Amino acid sequence: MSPSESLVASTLEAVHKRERRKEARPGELLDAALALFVEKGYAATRVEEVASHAGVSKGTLFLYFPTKEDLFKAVIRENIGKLFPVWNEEIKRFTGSSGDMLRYAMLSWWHQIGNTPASGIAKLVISEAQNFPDIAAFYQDEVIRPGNALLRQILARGVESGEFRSLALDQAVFTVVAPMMFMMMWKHSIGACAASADIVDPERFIHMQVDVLLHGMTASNPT
Amino acid sequence: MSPSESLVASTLEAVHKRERRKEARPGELLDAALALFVEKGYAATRVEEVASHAGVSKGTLFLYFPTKEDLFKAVIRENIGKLFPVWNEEIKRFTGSSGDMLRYAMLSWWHQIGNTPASGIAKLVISEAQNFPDIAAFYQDEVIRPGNALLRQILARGVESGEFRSLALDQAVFTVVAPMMFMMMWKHSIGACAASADIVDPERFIHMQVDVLLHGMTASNPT
DNA sequence: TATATTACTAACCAACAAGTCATTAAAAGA
DNA sequence: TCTTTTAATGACTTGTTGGTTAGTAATATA
Repeated sequence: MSPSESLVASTLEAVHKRERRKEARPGELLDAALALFVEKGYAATRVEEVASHAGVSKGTLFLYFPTKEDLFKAVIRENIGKLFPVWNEEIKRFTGSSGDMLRYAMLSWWHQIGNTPASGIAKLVISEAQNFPDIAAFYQDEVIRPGNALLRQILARGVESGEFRSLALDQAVFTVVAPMMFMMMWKHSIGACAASADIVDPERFIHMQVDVLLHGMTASNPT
Repeated sequence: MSPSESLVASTLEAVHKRERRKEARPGELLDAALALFVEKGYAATRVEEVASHAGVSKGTLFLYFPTKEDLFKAVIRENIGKLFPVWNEEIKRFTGSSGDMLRYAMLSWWHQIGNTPASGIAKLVISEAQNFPDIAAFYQDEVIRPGNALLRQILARGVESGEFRSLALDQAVFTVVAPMMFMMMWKHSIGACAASADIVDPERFIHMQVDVLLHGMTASNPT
């Protein structure tokens, strides 16, 4: 029994060299935590699992994060989009049509959020909102409201220029947001275990989405 | 101490009459479980809590459901929509335009699913899909595919009649589904703790959604 | 090489929660 | 009224997990 144990140990964890890397630990722990929280949910992931995924012992985790809840909140805070300023700049400089602008924004969102691990944050926040109301509020303040404001600007620009018709902007914003949220949810839940027949190609979906958003599904719109 | 205890007991749980209601228990337990699972998530809700919400002791719960996981699956199975046959009948009889049909379907969905406790099932399944792959598959088979098929019929009808332009139906279906999913997610997560400024009025949102879906946002569509 | 510092570990603990079971009492039948 | 049946209970067991800490070893410094 003793030999077999040591065999397993040496096989699985290689040489098991103990390293001291104070700087790198927090980041690695946050990455591991993000992946696991997104995959299994907050309550269902064990801190020891997070630690071992980060190549560290459980004790070490508590050296950097006083409690599991603190780890969770740190994960959210760390992965929250700080790129709204950049986007705001971009749309200010944008010279094309508002339709192109909308398409650009949605595709840009997909490449910089939807298609990265950060997209898991949305599912995480939604799953855990009721258990962590302050996190929900934080997310609302830091991403939902800025995101809505950004889209609102794009739509308002289109309305002002006469390219879009007059819209109830509060509602219309959600009309644009909904499909993006949907894609993130899908990707990190059902999509992860969907049959090959039911996969959704994100890029194509966005193009179709923008197309419908702009022109509708009706064959020839009567004026 | 003894007197105060009995006082508390009698105050909190009234007379605490022990009742025998074999028929009613499972349903009451499933209702309580649905509410709590949706609110707090599977892992974070204690079976004892479910039991007490159903006015019953923990032991009794295990009398009807052998394990917590069985309870969970029973909740999903119980609340999964069995009304697709009805809807299928309705759309077969429907005589109006395909646009009206789409609007009718979406509003009907809202009144019979979105606005009921059953809407929590979607959030629940999405949150827990990775932990219960068979539940995800079950949900996919029992609601997603039938739902998609239904919408596909509506869209195909419109295309065939010439009311809608030619559409990539696989993608278009998700364009219709996404906002409905979004509303359910919103309602049971961020929406539950959102500031009054950020509330979404579902009925108005659906009307706007259908309007955009049909006619797009562009001011005057060039033919 | 010897010493001091501290990142890191693993064994440990207390709390908690899923699931069990001997006991209790509400009905039904005699 | 007495007996039988069984729905319901709650104290108990057992396994798990967040969090602690005494000790270990990697690095810096002399």
